[in-house]
This record gives sequence, C-alpha cells and structure tokens, in this order.
Amino acid sequence: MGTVGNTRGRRERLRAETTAEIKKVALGLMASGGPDAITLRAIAREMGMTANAIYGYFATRDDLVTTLIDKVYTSLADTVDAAWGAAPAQDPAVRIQAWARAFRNWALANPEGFRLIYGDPVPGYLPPEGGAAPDAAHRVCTGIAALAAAAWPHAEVDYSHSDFEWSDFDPGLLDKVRPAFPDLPPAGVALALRIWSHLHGLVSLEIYGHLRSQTLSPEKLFREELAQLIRSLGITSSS
Amino acid sequence: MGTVGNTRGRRERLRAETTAEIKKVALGLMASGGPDAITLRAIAREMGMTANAIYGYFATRDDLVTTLIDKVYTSLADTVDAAWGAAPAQDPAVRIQAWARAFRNWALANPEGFRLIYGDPVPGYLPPEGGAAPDAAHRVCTGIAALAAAAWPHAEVDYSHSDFEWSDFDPGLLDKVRPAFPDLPPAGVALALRIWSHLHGLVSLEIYGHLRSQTLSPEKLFREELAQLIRSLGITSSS
DNA sequence: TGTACATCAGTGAACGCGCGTTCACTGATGTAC
DNA sequence: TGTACATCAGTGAACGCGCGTTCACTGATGTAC
Repeated sequence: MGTVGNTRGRRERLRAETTAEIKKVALGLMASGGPDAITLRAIAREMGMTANAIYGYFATRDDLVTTLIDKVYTSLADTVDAAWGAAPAQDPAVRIQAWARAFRNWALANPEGFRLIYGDPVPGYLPPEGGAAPDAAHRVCTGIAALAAAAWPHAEVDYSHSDFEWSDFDPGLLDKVRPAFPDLPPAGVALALRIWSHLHGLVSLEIYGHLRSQTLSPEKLFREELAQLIRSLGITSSS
Repeated sequence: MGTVGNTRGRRERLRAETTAEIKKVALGLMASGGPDAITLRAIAREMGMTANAIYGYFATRDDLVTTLIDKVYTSLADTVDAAWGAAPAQDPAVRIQAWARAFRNWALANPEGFRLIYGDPVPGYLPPEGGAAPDAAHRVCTGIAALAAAAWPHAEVDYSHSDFEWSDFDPGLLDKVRPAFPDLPPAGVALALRIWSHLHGLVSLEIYGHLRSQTLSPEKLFREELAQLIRSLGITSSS
C-alpha cells in the first residue's frame, strides 16, 4: 500500500497543483483586466492548455468563479482574524487598529480579490442555488461585530441616544451576532456597521483608484482617519 | 426662413429625442443588467431598431459610454450643487447635511449611474485620448472641498496636529482647490477627502447591496452616521 | 522483471451565441424652382 | 400647386471575433498479475 499510496498521491498532487494554478491565473487575469477577464479560454491560453482541459477541474465557469470567491473570502478572513488574534486583548484601540490595517493591507495586496467580492459581479455569473454567502463571509462579518463589541464598553455613553432597535437589522445577521456578543445592544450593532462603512469606504476608494488621483499618500490619510475613528469611539490608543 | 426653420427644427428635435432615448435605454439596461449590459445591439433591440442605426447618433460604442458618463456626472453635480446652494450659507452643519443627503438620494435614484462613474468600468471601454475627467467630475470634487472649507473654521482646533503637507496631494487637485478656497490648509484638504470617503463608503455599500443584507433601515444608519460626522467636525447642527 | 490493461489529463475540431462594426441600399421627409 | 432633386434615418446582410460548452479522441502514467 505504501508505493500505491505514493503514486496515487503523486497524481493527486499534480491535480491539486493544476487546480491551484488555474485559480492563481484566474485571479491574475482579473488583476490586469477586471472581472470580465476571467474566461476559461484566457486562463487556458495563459497556461498553455486548451480551454476545455479546465473542465477536468471545474464543472463549469461559474463553478470556478464560486470557488474563487470562496478562496478570496477565506484569505481575507484568515488575515484579519490573525491580526485581531495577535493584538493584545486588553487594548481595544490597538486591536481595532490591527484589524483595520490588516484589512487595508490585504486589499492592497489583493486588489483583484477585493473587487471580486465587493465590487461589480463577474459578467454573467450566477451564484450557486444554495444562495448562501460563503462561510468565510460570515467570519468577516463576525470579525466586524467583534470590533464593535470591543469598542462598545468605552463608547456607550456617546451612543446612548441612538434609536436603533433589533428590528432594524437583518434577522440572519442577528442570529450570528447576538449569541456571539450577548452584551451588544442594537446601537452597538449599528456601530459595527458604521465602523465597517468607514473602513470599507476608504479602502474601496483607494482600490478603485478614485483616491490616487487626489492624494499621493493614501497611507497617511488612512492612518489619520483610523486615529480619528478610534478617537470618536471614545477609546484612546496606547500605540 | 420661418417655415424652413420650423421644418429643420422638427428634424433636429426628432434627432435629439432619439439621441436622448438611446441614452435613457442604455442607462436602463445597465440598471437591470450591470455595466456589461450596455451593448449597441441590446439598445437597438429595446428600441425596435437595428444595431447599426445607432451609428447615426454615436460614432462608436465608446463614444456613447463617454457621453453617458458625462451625463451622469453632470446630473450628480447639478443635484448636489443645487442642494448646497439652497441650504443657508451661515450654517455649515445644515449645508453639509443637505449636500450629503442629496448625494445619497441621487445615488439611490440613479444606482446605475453611480456604478457607472464609481464602480468597475464598462468591459472593454477605453476613455477618450484627452484622458481628462469630465468637467462635472471636477465640479463634484470642488463641491467636496467646499464642504471641508465650510467645516474647517469650526474644526481647525481638532485637526491642528495633522501632519499633512501640500506635497501629499495631487498637484492637479490643488490647482483647482487652492484658488477656490485659499484659506484651507493641507489638513483641510485631507479633511475633505475624509468627509468624501465617509459619504462615498456608506452610499457605496448601500448601492452595491452589501448593506441591505445586514440592516433593514440604511436610511437610519445614514442619518446617525451623518450626525456623528458633523459632531466629529466640531460643529453643531441647528436642524 | 515483463506484459496486458485501466485510468485519466489533455487535444482538436466543432456548435451556437452575442458582440462591434462595415457596406451598399431604400424609402420617407423636406427643399428649390 | 406640382414636380425634380437632395437629405438622411434606418435597413439587412455580412465580416471576424471571443466566448462557454460538447464530443470523440489520443497518449502518457500508473496498476495488476
């Protein structure tokens, strides 16, 4: 069984390598040509194969795109979760900064991925029937809630006049957030969405190039914006 | 000459109407099918013509797209400029709120336009050689600078520790902003970009549907975010 | 170790589609005398 | 008012292209005895 396992393993390894290369090439194509550059024929061309060879790895083009989206979401979730976990739990300001910087750095390193999950959809792409967002998308979502939960005890005073109620939010979102953060009131969930919109907005402008035509140092802008955000939460950074 | 003018005018009017309908249909197609739905053939199909009839009105597909982008930018600039002009000049908080609400309402009423100018480009579209953004884009840009200029006298204290310099910004941007708002220091321009990123981020999330899966009342979120933004500028709203 | 067989990654030709664009044209509308 | 001519919006067929996908196939790699 040893050699059998080895040889079979070799085939499987080759297969896995080719699968990985298809994904890599697809993301590379998207990086240079936008979402509509993800075509089976272009991928095959790049890899020196025929287009239909890809059908040995993915049943259909949409299958490939679905896999790409999942892969990209997972990469993002892993990155921000790791940054969050590595920051000291007792200092919410540092933790939030770490999360935000990880988010921006990931987006800058993977602009094509950012566009794939947050921008216009790939032309003609229909998500699978199940319809549910990938698990990793929920992880990102929970991560944002964690930001708000960390900030909330420090920010509560400023936001006490908020008139948000549970009914203002998507039940599916609350099903995930409330059990994980039982102390977070409706205004806290709203805070999470607002933190998210700050970070997403700034990064999105930068990725789509609308910022680069105006400032030469988006890094500095992000730093000050982040400091201002944390200040407005009522918590002070110790870094 | 009277009747001659009339008949000639009739032809011109028909021509203008058809031109307008082409643009309208193109934006409608984009609204339902995304940027890649803007095809000459689809427009012609919708209008009951042949595709090449459109060549009587636009030299090329990219010409049409360029015209659309310009039209959309102008519509946005007109809307926000009007809202700004209609608000009392002596109350910066109200003015900024008016501008921001006008921006969001315009985006909600013209989501396809928003995507056209701020999202992924139309597949295969190459902007004209001149390369310059449409004039109306500069108007929007100047409008944002006006927001910051209105807020700046009230906010200066909070931002005095900013370390932005003129060299941090695009010279082309400064050529427009500095003459118009000579009292605005570098940190004020940075403030403009930050206000812009707040508003753009929130509206962008909403338009692209990433918000609707989380909150059922984006309107309320926008209202509170706006109040918080104005509060953080150090100016109080009298509305 | 050697041979017959199974697996399976990739080929190459073909399909039907929608696209932008070109071309020679038709036929109704308006113009000049 | 009537007729000959000019204008010009729109037609219909055709082009070459890249796309996703299907099909019958080939040939190298690995397996069983």
